[in-house]
Amino acid sequence: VSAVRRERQEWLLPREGELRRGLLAEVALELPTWKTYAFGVPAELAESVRPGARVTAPHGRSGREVEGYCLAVSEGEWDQTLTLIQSATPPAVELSAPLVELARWVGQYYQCTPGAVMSMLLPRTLGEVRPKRERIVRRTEAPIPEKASDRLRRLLEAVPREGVTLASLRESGAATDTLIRGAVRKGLLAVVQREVALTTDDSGRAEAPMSEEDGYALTEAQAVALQALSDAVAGEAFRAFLLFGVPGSGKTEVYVRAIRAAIARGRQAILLVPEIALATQVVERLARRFARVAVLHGQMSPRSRVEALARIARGEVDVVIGTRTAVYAPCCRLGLIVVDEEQEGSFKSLSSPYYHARDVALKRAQIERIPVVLGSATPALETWYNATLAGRYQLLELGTRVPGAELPRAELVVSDPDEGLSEDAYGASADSDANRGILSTRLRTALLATLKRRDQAILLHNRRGYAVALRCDTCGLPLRCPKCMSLLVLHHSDETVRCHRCSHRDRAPQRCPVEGCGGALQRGGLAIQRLEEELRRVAPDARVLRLDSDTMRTREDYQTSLRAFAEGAADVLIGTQMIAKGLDFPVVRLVGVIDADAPLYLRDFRATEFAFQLIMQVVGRAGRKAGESLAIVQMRREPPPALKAALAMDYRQFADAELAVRQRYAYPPFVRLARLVFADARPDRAADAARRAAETLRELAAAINPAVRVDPPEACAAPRLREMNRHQVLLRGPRETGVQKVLAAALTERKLPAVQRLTVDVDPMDFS
DNA sequence: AGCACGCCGACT
DNA sequence: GTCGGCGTGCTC
Repeated sequence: VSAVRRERQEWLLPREGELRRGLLAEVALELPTWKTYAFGVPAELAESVRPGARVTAPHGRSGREVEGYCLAVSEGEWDQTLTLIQSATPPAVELSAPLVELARWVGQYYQCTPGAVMSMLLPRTLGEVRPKRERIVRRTEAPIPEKASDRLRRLLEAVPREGVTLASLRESGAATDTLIRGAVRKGLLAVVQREVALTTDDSGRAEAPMSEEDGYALTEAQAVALQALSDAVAGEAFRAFLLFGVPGSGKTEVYVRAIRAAIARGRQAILLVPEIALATQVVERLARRFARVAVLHGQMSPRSRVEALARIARGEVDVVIGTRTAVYAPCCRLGLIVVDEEQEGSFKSLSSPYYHARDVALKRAQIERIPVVLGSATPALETWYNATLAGRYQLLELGTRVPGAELPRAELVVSDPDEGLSEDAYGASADSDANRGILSTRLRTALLATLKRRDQAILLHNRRGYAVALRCDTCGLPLRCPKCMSLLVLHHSDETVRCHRCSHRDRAPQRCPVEGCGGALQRGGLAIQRLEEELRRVAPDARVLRLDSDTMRTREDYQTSLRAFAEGAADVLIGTQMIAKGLDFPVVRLVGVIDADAPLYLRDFRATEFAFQLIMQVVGRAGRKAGESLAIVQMRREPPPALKAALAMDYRQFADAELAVRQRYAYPPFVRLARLVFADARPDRAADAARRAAETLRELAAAINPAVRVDPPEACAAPRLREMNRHQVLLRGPRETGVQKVLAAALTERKLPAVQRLTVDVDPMDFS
């Protein structure tokens, strides 16, 4: 500590008002602070301290060494105490000026700490990637001994003068490990380690491979859209487009050719896809249409990530296809960004910074002065508003489906299986009335008719909440409450089973408690199980394939199951939302959606939108190939007008109705929301903090921007996070930056009461 | 985050 | 009197 003090003395101003000159680094420290800090750059580190470099510096009274990232370096003067950066590692990939600007924007817009933005952009693991090493085997000066065995002689002759990699020598079959080791011991061979260059330029081949898709002539609407995008690419200015078209209208083809236009001008493109796209062949099929592609996603190993990023940064890649993180791809000459299925929730980050990749893409396009295309059949209402009423984006519409694909006929059935039933009949096999099962009479009839014609059907059950049951593999019985015999529900968060009827609660058992059974317990969705059972009763001969997140562990599971169904391995595919997205199904003649209005029972202002999107997606699945098909949408209650529009597959009608609702109740896109969650294990702390925070925020809002409103604090649903109590405060303000200004005043100046965990989510999507 | 300061009640 | 709990504030 005294050494640090002494060093500080040297940097203190000798006299009042005197200035010092030198290199200054702006540093984002990995601390929960909303500020960046300035440090001096010692001459010997001047090379390493670049934007994106990881640095350490003494910080705080104790002079403790803390880690952080360099954001910017400047030559400057200072008139205050300054400490020096202690150590620095240059960035694994260079952080370009536009990306630094984007990082600053993300920090300000999403109100997270600069350290959090930088560790998302350049995760620590990237710096830990060591270059690959390979071992080279070379002949020594020693001559081949007279008495060398045939095998040894052959090995020595097989090793060329310039050496060969150990791996290829092994592969060639010329030698075993023992033989090589022996030769090394005798001094006949030498093995040296060499660093492999991180990547190799595999290209020169800028020509994209032609595929059969390239032969297709575009429809009139596709051609018009493509022309607009090509012009924008040539214009080299910021433009935003919404490419709006029903499933099957050929959006992908427009993206591909717009990206080609960018490549033809020597530019790179980023194509963002939702997470679910990685589970299907969509990405592979897309990637095959370009010569130099990199795929980026969250589950990559640090090494392959660095390699891909390095190739992108060097301009050896023309197209980056990836999930939300790919919006930060270090492209050196970016010319176009495409966000496919922009309404998808997976573009919203689940951890700080809680950014939305679509919105970051728009900002990046603005910074880089390039066009950005959002594509969707059911745009997020925010996007639709921007493309129509607000006039911020240009709307490009692909009206009809490409020839040969027709929309299915859609019918609404209102049927509530639980109506009039007591709760304890819920799990029992009560099927007395015609409409008492999960399947309405109408859906049941249609299903049987479909099966009779030997056609395939899909049934989608919109599982409500997270209720999950446990069932014994051996005896097949579900776990029941020992006190009241109703079904027990598994709570993943704390591994307990709870009875929602009598509040009995216990640790989740590992084995079946039934006397003399002790079988393994299987987890499964309650709703899907009920549906499966009912199908067995209604159509005992039908081959049923179940697809939900409980049965599908990996991407491969998902793909093989879908392929099997496509090849006719089952008659009925049942599952959750999972099956609404992704792959094209071949000839499916009947689609049934059960509990299509389930989201409406959650308290979330986007509920109608989610329900609409689900219905549109799943109904769209049915009619992709020529021929008659039917969609039956089952709801519990008479739907609101906006949802009725889903039956007609009429997005505009939905948008008009829903926008009116959003405006009336002051919800996005008419306001900007920010959600603060105060979490604390100590009793009353979270509630207390939320109440005091709401007061403080209200005072700040009154001073800064009276248009910003602070909702009264609310307790959050089931405390899942390590049994912490959670309370939220919701801010709503004008679409401009009012909300962020109030938040910044509160956070930067630390005006909010301390809790164990505070999360700040601007434009929240999740309210649980 | 970590560390210091300052304010309170409980004790050798 | 002083030790230690906890709440608050600051770090270039």
